[in-house]
Order: sequence, then C-alpha cells, then structure tokens
Amino acid sequence: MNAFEVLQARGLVQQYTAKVPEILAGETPVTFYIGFDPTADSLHVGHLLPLMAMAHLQRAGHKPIAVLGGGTAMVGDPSFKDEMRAMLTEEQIAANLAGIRKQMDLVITFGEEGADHGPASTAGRLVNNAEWLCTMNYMHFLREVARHFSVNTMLTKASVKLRLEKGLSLLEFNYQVLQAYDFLELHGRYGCMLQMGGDDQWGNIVAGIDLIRRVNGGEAHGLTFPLLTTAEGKKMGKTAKGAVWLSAERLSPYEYFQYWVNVDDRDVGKLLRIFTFLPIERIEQLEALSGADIRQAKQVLAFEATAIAHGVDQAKNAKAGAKAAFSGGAAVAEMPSLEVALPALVVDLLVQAELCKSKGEARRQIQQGAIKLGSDRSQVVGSHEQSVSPEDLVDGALVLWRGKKKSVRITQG
RNA sequence: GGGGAGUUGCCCGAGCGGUUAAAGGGAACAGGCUGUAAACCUGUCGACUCUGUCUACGGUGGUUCGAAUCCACCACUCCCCA
Repeated sequence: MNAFEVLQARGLVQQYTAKVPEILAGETPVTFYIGFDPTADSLHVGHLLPLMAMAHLQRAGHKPIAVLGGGTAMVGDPSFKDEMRAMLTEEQIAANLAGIRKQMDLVITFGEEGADHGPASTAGRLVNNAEWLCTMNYMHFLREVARHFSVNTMLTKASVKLRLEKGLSLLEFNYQVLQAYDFLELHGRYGCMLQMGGDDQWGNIVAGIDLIRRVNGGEAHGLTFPLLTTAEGKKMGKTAKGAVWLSAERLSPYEYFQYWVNVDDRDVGKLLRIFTFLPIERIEQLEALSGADIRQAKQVLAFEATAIAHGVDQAKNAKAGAKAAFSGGAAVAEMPSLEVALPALVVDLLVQAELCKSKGEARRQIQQGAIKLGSDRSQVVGSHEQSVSPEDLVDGALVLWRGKKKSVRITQG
C-alpha cells in the first residue's frame, strides 16, 4: 500500500485536491504540514487523529512539519464557530506550546536541533508560526499578501456563513488569510507542498493553495480528515467531564484506558484503524468479533491507545488495574487509589475520592443502592450514616464503588 | 438615531404576584436487563450541619404581608426601520 492508500484504509481521508493521491504515492518525499492551536497545555483525543495521519505519512517516507499556531492563536479561528473565541494571552500561549511539544514526540520523530534536514531525511520539524506572523509589518502584509485576497470570495466561504449572521470582527476575518500565509511561508522555507487538517479547515487550506499559486505560481495541495463522531452522533473525545486529555496530569492513564474500553460497539473498528498502528488484517479480525467478544477488541484498542499516549508500561498498569477492578480480583495497587484518615463516613469518602461531587449526591447514590464496598462489590452501603474504620481494610486497602464502573482503592493515610 | 423582542437551573424551554428549588424535553448519574456495549424500563438530577435550613430565575434598587413574576435604572443579546 502506498501512503495515500494507507490513509484511506485507516479512514483518515475526507476531501483532497486532485493530485494528492499521485504525489503521496510517488517515490519523492513530500513535505507536508498540519497546524495545531495551542489553546491548552495538553492535546486531547481530537488532536490525536491528525497526529496519527502525520505519523503514517512519516513512516511512509514523507516529511512532516507540525506548526504550532502561536501566532494564529492570538487571532482565533472563526471557522464554523458560532461565537468568538476567548483570546489567549501571550504567556498562556507560550506555556501551552511547551506542553504540546512533549506530546507530539509520542508519535512523531522530530529531528534534533540543527539536524540534517536534507532531501533524504524524514525527520519532522516543529515550528511556531509566531516566528513569522508576529514580526510582520502591516503595510508589507497588505501589499504583498492581502492584495491577493478577494473579499468577495472570502465572504462566500461556508465556514464564515454562521458568523456573517451573528457578527464577525475584522480580527477573526483575518484568520484565513493568516493561515494561507503560513502555507506560503512554509512552501517558501521548506518546500512544503501539502497541508492537511480537519474538514473544517478545508476553506483555510484552499485559501493557502490559491495564495501560493498567485504569489509565485507554485503548486500546492490539500487534504482533510473526516470529523470524528461517535455512533451516537456526538463529537469524539468529549465526555461529560470534558475533553479526553492526553496529559497524565489531566487524565490518568487508567481513566484514559477506561475511556477506550467504554466506547460504543459500533465504533470499535473505526477507532482501531484511526488510533492504533495495528495492521489492517489484525483489525479486521478484531472487528469480526461479535456479541460479548467485542470486549476483547475494546481491550486491544484501549491498550494500544494508552500505549501511544502514555507508553507501554503505563498501558500495562492501566490494564492490570482494570482487570483487578472488573474481574473481582484483589485491590491491586494499579487501581486509582486514595489515602484517607479513618474512620470516616462513607459519604465523605465518596466526595474525597471524587466519585461524587457533593455530599448530597453521595447520599442520593447511597439511597439508590449504588455504593458498594469490597473488591467484589459484595457489601452494599445501606445508610448514609455508615462509616469505614481501619478494621474494615483487607490487606491495608478497601475498594469503594460507585455503580459498577467507577471505583477507588482506599488506604489508611 | 427610531421601534420591537429578550436575558430562567449543565443545555433547550415553560412560568408572568402566593400551592415554585421552579412544568416539559435533552444531557448526565444510578438501578433493572446485559457484555465495563447499545436499546429499553424505573429512579435521581442546587447546596448543606438533610423530615429542616440556606442560596437561586442578567445586575442594582424599589412596590408588596409575599416577586422569577410588578416598577425604575444599568448591562448584554437579537429583530425591524433610518
């Protein structure tokens, strides 16, 4: 399979300009880029999809550039957004860039500082567009770049349609021009020929291709990824508690693992293709499982995905923790755990362990019979006056359950 | 600049002087059924020192025994006309 076919087989292709299949299939390494907005100090599952696409192309011999939008983040992309985004301060952006950089290393091989980036190298580059955007002179920009843009065309883009009804500031309207300029700059500096991104970026990508052609007659291409939704039609990677973060500080490897185990049956095949590097044949085998056996496929998905984000060791720990929690084994140290002062009321423990967000909620859960103790969930907590004393610990620990999915291992602190 | 509509709990959305922690829906959470899935049925869904108390209907004041509901001013949003 050539590089383009790989992307297609993985379900990573939504739209592309005419010559993309040809150039990606060719022997000549293609330098391509994807932009990432530094809106938080960690990436989340939504960012992982472009990173995986990037990794596949790099493995196929192409050359990635990850552009961190330190400059564009100061403006905010209005595409398909119904309201203006909060503006980030320069300090926030700088801090976020540092966090994101580490996570990119998980799947992309970047060249060392000053490494050989010759034609044969596929080492990735990491650049911050603040480098050229923030130093740009306004008059220069208007005369060299802005003159190539037709406001008439910009206004007809589907991506800004929503905002034309609700209000769009000049600041944000500039976003597509800045992103187009990024592409031009990368084309000039590094011979970048292809920009990829989420499908909502199509308009911005095409703007860049047009700009390159107008300014220097150069050739450039674009490809977008499908917008990932779950079988229930929701955006992928969102839970009630917020985004599924890649950073262990924001979401523990155990919880990350659990996120993948709990995906909808119908999404397993799709997710295995996108978020693991397993060979397609293996995925097809897993996909063929039916009924309760689908759980095996989910276990594989969860393990592979956790290994990518947190490393193989953490993935093994998370898996062991899950096994301990759900197969009624002992209270294994890999499970999420909490040191507390005993004796204590169960109600308070639930709040401390963040299984419930208030005592009122904890009481309600107890009333509904959702709170149980013991690694095998055998002791139902029947009253909100019940407490846990040191004598209740078995081998120094006690597992506290909310429902059948969430549990915390309590130890005497 | 002129005229009109609006701002309610996580979201949408009723309420238009007392019986309203506020209908209904969605989301979420739990229970049942299961497979740590979906669908479906049931329950819960502001906080707390929990048979009671406190805080809440854009903000601030006011009228009233009593206001999310009436009045004034402020803020923001939307629509129509110029």
